[in-house]
Amino acid sequence: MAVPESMRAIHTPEQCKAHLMFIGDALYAIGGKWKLRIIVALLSGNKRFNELQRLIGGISAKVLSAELKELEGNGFIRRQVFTGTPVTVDYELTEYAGTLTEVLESLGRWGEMHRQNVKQSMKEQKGVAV
Amino acid sequence: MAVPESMRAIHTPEQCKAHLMFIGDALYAIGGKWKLRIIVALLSGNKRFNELQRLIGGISAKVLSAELKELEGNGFIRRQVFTGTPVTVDYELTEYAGTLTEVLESLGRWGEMHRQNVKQSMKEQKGVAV
DNA sequence: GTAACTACTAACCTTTTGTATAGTGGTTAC
DNA sequence: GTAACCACTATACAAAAGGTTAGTAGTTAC
Repeated sequence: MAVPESMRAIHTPEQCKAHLMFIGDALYAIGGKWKLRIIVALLSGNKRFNELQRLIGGISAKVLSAELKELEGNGFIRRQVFTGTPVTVDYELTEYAGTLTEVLESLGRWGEMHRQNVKQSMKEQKGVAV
Repeated sequence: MAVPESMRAIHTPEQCKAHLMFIGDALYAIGGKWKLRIIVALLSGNKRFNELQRLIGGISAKVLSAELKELEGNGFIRRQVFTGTPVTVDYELTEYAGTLTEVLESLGRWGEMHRQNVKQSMKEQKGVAV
């Protein structure tokens, strides 16, 4: 048995189908390369367009613009325009984005652990002959 | 303040960059449309290729095959061949896949809540004139 | 004898995603 | 006076992801 019993026990065939459906729903809303990163970037405070682009890194203006519109449409972020010279726009998380706290934390923790693991196995590959 | 303080408080600029990196690492390993679904499908027990394809739904043989190879290469699943007529192959989760329990549970819970929310707002749209 | 099952793979095509470059129109810094 | 910043948008193109169809080689069920 490769997987802990606690993990397997919750999965009758019906629960499995339900779980698959829910995971599918979640991925539909927040899947893709950028949506979660944008939300994480906004956790440390509201940001302007160019600030976001610099902080996230590797995202083009076109894609960032499209993702922000989608996130706004789905109620995860709010767009605020400040009239002035120059006009500035900032993006802030909504309360609904707050429901993602648990997901972001568990995914972040897992990513951290995974990074350690990858680093470790790279060390071992160097030390031991293949 | 749109987001709960508890969520925001952990994010100094450095923590934000680290969190972004970890989320990036996680998405690199288990991002995409299918990887998490395949893992969820295997939680209820080992499955053969065609069983997986039917259970997950909407995935082509080509893509399933490619994803299974990647998941095997990254240590999330194990491929077992049973010689016989016909030869059957089954896939099982490894212990490493077990480290995703928390992620899968929080994502599943969020997806369930999100589905309720979407259903609710669709009801409201029907009831109230636009 | 033909249809369905086993686990895929090859070839080709479409869709999605992303990049690069240039441009808007005005303001500020050197 | 020219370069940089603001927040994008348009256009054109490239790359990645995913879908469709057909086929392998053998076995079982009707």
